Amino acid sequence: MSVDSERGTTRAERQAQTRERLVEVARELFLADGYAGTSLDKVAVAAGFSKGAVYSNFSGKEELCMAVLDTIHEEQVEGVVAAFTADTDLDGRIDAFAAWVREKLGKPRWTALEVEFAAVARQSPWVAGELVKRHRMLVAASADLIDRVLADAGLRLDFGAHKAAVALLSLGIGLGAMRSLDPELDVDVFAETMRALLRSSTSA
Amino acid sequence: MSVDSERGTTRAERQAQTRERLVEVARELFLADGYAGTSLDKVAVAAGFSKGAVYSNFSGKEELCMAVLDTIHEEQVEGVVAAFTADTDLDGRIDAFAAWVREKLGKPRWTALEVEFAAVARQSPWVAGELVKRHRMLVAASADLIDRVLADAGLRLDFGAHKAAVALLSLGIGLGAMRSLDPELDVDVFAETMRALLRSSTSA
DNA sequence: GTCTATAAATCGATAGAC
DNA sequence: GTCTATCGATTTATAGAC
Repeated sequence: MSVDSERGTTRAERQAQTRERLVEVARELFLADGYAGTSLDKVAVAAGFSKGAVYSNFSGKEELCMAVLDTIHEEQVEGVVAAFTADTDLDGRIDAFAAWVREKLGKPRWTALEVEFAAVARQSPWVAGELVKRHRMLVAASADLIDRVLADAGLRLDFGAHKAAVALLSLGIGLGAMRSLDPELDVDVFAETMRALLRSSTSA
Repeated sequence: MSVDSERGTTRAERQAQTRERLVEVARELFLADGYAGTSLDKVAVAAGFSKGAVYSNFSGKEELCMAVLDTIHEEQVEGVVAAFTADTDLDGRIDAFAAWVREKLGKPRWTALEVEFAAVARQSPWVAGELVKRHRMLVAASADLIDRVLADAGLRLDFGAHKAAVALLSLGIGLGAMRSLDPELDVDVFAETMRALLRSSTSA
């Protein structure tokens, strides 16, 4: 039995920690400086490793960024679900969701990274395929949630929940991208638009 | 009098033609391959010049891309104004605008370039400042137009025209960015969202 | 698995000839 | 003003030591 396993940390576990740490640091740097503005060397050094460690855990920059986006997407879904399953009525849930969006768009950078990485996809079929998969997953999850929440409230959406999901996700992405450029941009537009959308397109 | 002026083309005119041609070609390449995916050498050669000609007419890659975006923004404003000043009623004008958006988002790439360039802005104060100027101009122009068109129809928007402009521009940008990734994305979402927005938020 | 050293390629930008 | 040639800097990715 090795020293590692006596300590309770196997080699595989230590590598998993390295990978996790790299993703964590990469996330901060990608969000702060963008995809093109972040070199793998910066990531490695900031994480306390060298570039070799990056290439031992990821096939390259693209896969690292995809791993970063996965952690973000996971949190997004968790946050949205949490807001929409709050134990109140529909209005309360919408309030909770609006507050969550407001916070996310406040110091965003997520959408900025997402759309910059989408530009990379144009010259990388692998990135393109993986990103499309994830976006469709996000839209589907949002649509499901919208359906369930409105059904709970006894309402029905005039146009499909899928379209509503696309509209809200697009609005969030566009708003976040503009906001990352212009900090004075009014973020409350999202909540107001969403309310207007629901008001005009739901029926009992 | 030089040969040039006898031909009716002065040196300044020929340089203006070079500049125009460079912007034209750069626009195609930036839209097709993105900002990072397009080198100045490619642009120069595709336009029938060498890199030196690029640097004789622009301070660098950033200024060239800004010139490209200016031609696009100009066309955007023209198109939107044309749709909204069509000689019909409000519904007809909305139809015309929806059709215009549908066409623009059909083979988009504009929003993709815009948001990718916004990522560049994070490390270039000049780009950041110029882009913010232009976006505020676009929002202001849109808001003015919305105000005038609704006033024509005898309607009033519940939340300000400025917010409506931000919402529609953001939605278009986000939708275009997602669409440039996923060609199957349903673009009609824009028109439907806009109609829903107007329906719920206007009063006489 | 991680590090050091280096390869290999790209690209923005500049200098000097014409 | 444009072209040719080149510099200089960056960065992804790899090879080999430990």
